[in-house]
This record gives sequence, structure tokens and C-alpha cells, in this order.
Amino acid sequence: MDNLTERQKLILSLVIHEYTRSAQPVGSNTLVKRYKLDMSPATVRNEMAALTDMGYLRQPHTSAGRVPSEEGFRFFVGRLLRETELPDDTRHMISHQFYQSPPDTEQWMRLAASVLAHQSRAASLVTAPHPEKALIKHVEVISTYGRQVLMVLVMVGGEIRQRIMTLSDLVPQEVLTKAAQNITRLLQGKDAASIKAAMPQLQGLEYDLTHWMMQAMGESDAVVGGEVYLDGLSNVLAEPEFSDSMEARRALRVLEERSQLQQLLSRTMSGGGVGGVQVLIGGEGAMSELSQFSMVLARYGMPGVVTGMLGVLGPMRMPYGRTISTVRYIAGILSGLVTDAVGEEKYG
Amino acid sequence: MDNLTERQKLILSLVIHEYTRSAQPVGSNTLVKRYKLDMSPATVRNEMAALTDMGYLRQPHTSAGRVPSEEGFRFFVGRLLRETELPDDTRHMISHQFYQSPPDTEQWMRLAASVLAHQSRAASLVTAPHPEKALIKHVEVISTYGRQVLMVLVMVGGEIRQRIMTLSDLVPQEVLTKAAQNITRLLQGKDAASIKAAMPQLQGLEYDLTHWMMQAMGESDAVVGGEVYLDGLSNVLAEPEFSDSMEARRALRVLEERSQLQQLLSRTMSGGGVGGVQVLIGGEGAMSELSQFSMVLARYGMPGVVTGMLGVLGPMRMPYGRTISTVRYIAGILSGLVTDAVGEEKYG
DNA sequence: TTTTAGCACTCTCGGATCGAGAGTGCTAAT
DNA sequence: ATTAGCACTCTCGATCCGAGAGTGCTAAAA
Repeated sequence: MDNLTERQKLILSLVIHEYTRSAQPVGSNTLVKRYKLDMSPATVRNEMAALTDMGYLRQPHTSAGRVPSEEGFRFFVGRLLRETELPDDTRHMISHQFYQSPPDTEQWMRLAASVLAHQSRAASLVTAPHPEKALIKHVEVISTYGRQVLMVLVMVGGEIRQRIMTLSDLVPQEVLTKAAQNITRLLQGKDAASIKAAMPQLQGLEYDLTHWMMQAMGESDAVVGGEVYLDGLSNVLAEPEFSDSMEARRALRVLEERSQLQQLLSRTMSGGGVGGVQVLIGGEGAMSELSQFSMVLARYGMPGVVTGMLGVLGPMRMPYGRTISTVRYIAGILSGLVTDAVGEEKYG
Repeated sequence: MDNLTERQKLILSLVIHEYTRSAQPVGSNTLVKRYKLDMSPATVRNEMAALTDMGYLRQPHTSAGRVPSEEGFRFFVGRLLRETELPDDTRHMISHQFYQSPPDTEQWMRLAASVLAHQSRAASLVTAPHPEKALIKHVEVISTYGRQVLMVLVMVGGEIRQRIMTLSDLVPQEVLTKAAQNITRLLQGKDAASIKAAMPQLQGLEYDLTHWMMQAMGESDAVVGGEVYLDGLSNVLAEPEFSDSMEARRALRVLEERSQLQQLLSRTMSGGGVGGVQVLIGGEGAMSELSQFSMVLARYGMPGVVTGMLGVLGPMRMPYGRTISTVRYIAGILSGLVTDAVGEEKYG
């Protein structure tokens, strides 16, 4: 299938390696010297010419070194990259941080984003885990002030959804508590659809409350849940290719615009299960603002039950091997944490 | 006190105005022509020389126009700037957005950050409102999975604090509910200190729960509460003076580093009450990374009860008049919303 | 047939040069 | 006190040039 000779693969790999190091076009001489290749620059030139014809390399101008093309990176990641394990000490360092952090989802998300950003020296993004199909476990309604109440929904699996709303009448806490208990008893273990079916049985306050619940659960059913945790945005600006800042600015914009971001993530999430790491090179056609960037994304959690997503956004010439390992490793840790939290409750 | 003649003040103002428009050194000719001044360029030159001597203007090099110095901006903001009201339609547009958003603090924060970023075309930051002294109103404990429970604290004033924790034993929901009811009855209206005093009366589960409460309340007593909402970071990159990206990167770093940010904010918050708008020019000595930037900050909420902070981070040459008005206006709206939510419950 | 040495050629990049333009400070006249 | 006039300074952009890096091609070597 792949019509590249071994030597061509080697050279492509080396060009990519060198280019990710230096951010500059790579010439035949440099390559031979730095990697002590057992062939002459001329040979390398010939091979590079071939790779250029095939679309894996580009020449910024007639007489400069070669730069890997989008296709080149894609081929490299797909066929040439050998998976490497993260070094032991790095792994220990990371897992240590997680296991000594308090057992709080929000903390975990922040930590994951922070670690990912530091390790990859790029921008990181993490979404909170949320159930693929939300089932109510417990409902609590608390009066905060006046007619304003806080509704807390605990889902099977431990996810928490909350919503503040204003009732049409003033209702004392005791009544709210009663109502919440009723609703809990009635709807425990049900999903949004069954709740809808059960609604006609309810009336007055309980009906209103259930109505709000539906809304909160609807949000929860979206492929990608609410918050997206970001970190390391400033890393993007450090890359030499973005020193002119225009490109970087576009990327920042995408990351800031929650709706765009969620769209992007959910589109990606739908492919690939937990464990697999997806690599989007050059925005993969989807998002023109990201044409200079690559993303390494992974899903974590319990497939079919609760999942979230995490990943990295960096320049196209990123060290894919290491980045993929890092993303995979942290996804693994989060999966572990989430699985522990969810345990073996029953579903469906 | 101010030893500037009226004419010098005028010229300083105009230089600043022109410089904020163009981001380029301002010359005497330009000034006379564009503002149809009733004097000759030579006169302007003399005055500018005087202003330079006094330290209000700088010359990038011997023969270029003048640029306002940090001192210049400071004098301008402190003495020369006349307060302007935001135009009617802008105000309506803004308030409309708030009053049609759901009554949820988190939504308000996001909205405020977003509006502020758009209006000022700079980076915005908003902290959630939180009580100056936290008083417990209601406690709820909900089992999420296994030994993990969610504790929800509702403070007097409506602020919500929550914490996930792991108990040493498995405890059924009914017991948790009972315990929470007990604690609520016992500690309602108390602050952290009184709770500490009351702790010896408790034991077992209730003691443990109260212990955690103390922690959550301790956080809550810090001058600046948890989350800081950011928006418009990419705006900073759009400014011509940051096209080389190094400076911009530093600023981004500060904003990303929550701890630094909170420190900065709390230092500023401690001065000045609600309503007053504070302007920090050139980082005001405090933070060298921000030497090229200015911040416009305001406190909102109910003084002495619940307050938060919001503001803008932009280039030193920002349109202070408009920015200050915007910040003040949005602070006013948030104050209104918070006051509504808190209402007239009693304190102390 | 494959590899490589040799070579002419191309293109970028950094530095040097230069003139135009903008702006200043000073002096002398108003 | 203001301003016209003028010499002077400094930046900025354009242009030019040479060095350097790298290529593609051809012909010889393996």
C-alpha cells in the first residue's frame, strides 16, 4: 500500500524530527551530517525530490530546505510513528499529583489541564466527564433567597448538575424538601424520556420542578458537557511560527468561543472510543482558523456510561510521539478516577 | 497643586487622545492640523518640551513625536479625564442582555466577562460575588457514589459552596439527610468562628461533616473567591504594540496563573469601596509583567456583605473614559443583581 | 542500475547605503 | 508671549550587494 521505500520513510522521519526541533526548513547536508547518515547528500536530495513529488514534503521556495507538508505529517503519524511509553519518572510525577489531589471532579479537570499544558508545552483542553445517558439518582431542592431556589441533581454515576431558578411563589424549605423527596422516590433511576412520560402524574410545585429538571438533563445529554477547562494558552505564543501573532490570535479566538469549541470537540468525539487517541492535523479541513495547528485528542471515562474528552492544541510541528503518550497516559488516569467514582452501580 | 497651565493640560489631553487612536508618536504639526488648534506648531512644541521636562511625555528618540509617559497617563486619568456616561443605546443593549439571562450567578459572570471584553476590546476578568463573612444558611449532604458524598453549603445571601469528599464508612442517604438537618438546625446563621466553638458538642459523622464545612468556609473567607472568569484574551493580541507577542505572552501568563491573579486582585480590592473605579497604570509597580498594560477595576455587590470584582486588562493607551464608564456601568448592573438576590435578609 | 561527485544556478537573508520625511530645538522677528 | 524660519537629527523604507545554503542536473563511479 505505502509506496515508500524504507529509506524514504527514514528520511521523511528525520526531516520531521529535525523540523520539529528547529522550526526551519531542513536541507540535505544538515540531515546527513547531524544524523551521520550512511549516504551522500546527493542521494538524500534525490529521495527528498521524490517525497516532494508525492506531496509529503514542501519547498518554501526554490532553493531552500524541505518542510513536511500536512500530508507528510499525516503519513508520519499514521504509519511511521512508533508508540513510545512515557518515561517512568514522568509517569510517577504525574500520577502522584492526581492521587494526592482531593477527590473532586473539578480539581481533577484543572489538574489534568495544567499537567497536560506543562508536559506538552502547548494549549490543553479538558471537558468534564458526563453520562452518555443521564439517569436521576437523587434530587435536592434548597431555598437560597426568597423565591430563588437551587436544584441539585445527582446522576447515577455521581455527576452533579445544578440549576438556580425562581419560583412563582414563596415556598418554605420544608415544603421544598418534601417535594424533592417525592420526586426522588418517583423518578429514581429514570432517564429524561421516562421522566417526560411520568410528568402528567405530577402537579403544582412538583410539576414545575420536574420541568426544570428536564432542561438540566437535556443539557447533560449533549455529547460534550458544559465546562471546558483550558490551560497553557500562552504556550502557543511561544512558538516561533506564531511570533507574528495573527495566526495565534485566531487559534485563541476559537478556544475562547465556547460554542465553536464544543462543536469541534463533539464532532471529533463521535468517532473513536475510549483509549484511542485521535490526531487532527492542520485542522483536518474542519476549521480554517486551525489550519496551522494540530490537535491530539482522546476520550476518557467508561465507554457508554460516562465519558469526557481531553487533548492538546499545538503547532503542526509538535512532537507527536511524546504528546500522544502524554495524552493517552492522562486519559488513562482520568478513566481510572472516573471509574472508581462510578464503581459498579447498575445502569439501564 | 498642579502646576500645568490650561493650555498644557489641553495639549497633554490631545496627545493622549491622538496616541490612543494611532498608537504612534504624536508630532506638533499633526496635532495642530487635526485638532484645528488656534496656535502654531512652534508654540505646541514649546509646551510639549515643557511637558517632557515634567515627565508627562516621552520622546522615543531625539526627533520623533511625543508619547505619553506612565506619569502622563496617570495625571490624565486622575485630573484631566472628565467622566462620560455611556451612550443610551449601549446601556440599553447591555442591560437588556442581563435582564433576559437566567437568574444564575455563573451565567451572570460569564455574561459580564463577555460584554466587558467586547465593549472594551480588551481582556476582561470577573470574580464571583462572595460574602465578606460567610454565614451558614443551610446544609445538605447527598450521597453520590459509595463513600463519596457531596456537601452543599448555602450561605446567607445565596452563595453556594460545594465540596465532594469521601467518608471513612458507607453511610445511607437517610442518615446523611438526618445529620445535615441536625447541623443546619445547630449552626444556622453562624460564621466560621462560632462553628469552631460549637464543634466539641458534635461527634462521629456530624463532627466529620462539620470539619469539612470549616474548610469550605475558610476558602470562602478569602478576599477574592474561587473562580475568575476571563474573556477577550485574544483582544490583547490585536493591539499593534503587542504584535511581537513577547509582551502579550507575559500578560497571558499572569492571567492564566490563578494564584498570581488572585493575589493581584485582592491587593487591589482591599483599597476602594464599591462604586469606585480603580485604574492601575503600567502595573503600578506591582507586577513587572504588566508594565506595558493598564487595568481598570471595580468592586461590585453590597459593601460589607457580598462583593466581587470585575475589570479590564488592556494596553496602557486604552480609551480610559469609555472603559471606565463601561466598567462602572456593568459593576452597577451586577450590584443590582446581587442585591436583588440577597435581598433584605439579616446579617450578624 | 544505483549512488555520488561536481557544478552552475537560485533564492533568501543580513548588512550597508541613501534619500525622503517627519519632527525637533533654537534663534530672531513679530 | 508667540511664531516664522531654519538647520539639524533620526527613523523608515527602498535598494543594492554578497555570502551562504540549498537545489537540480549531468556525468562519472560503483
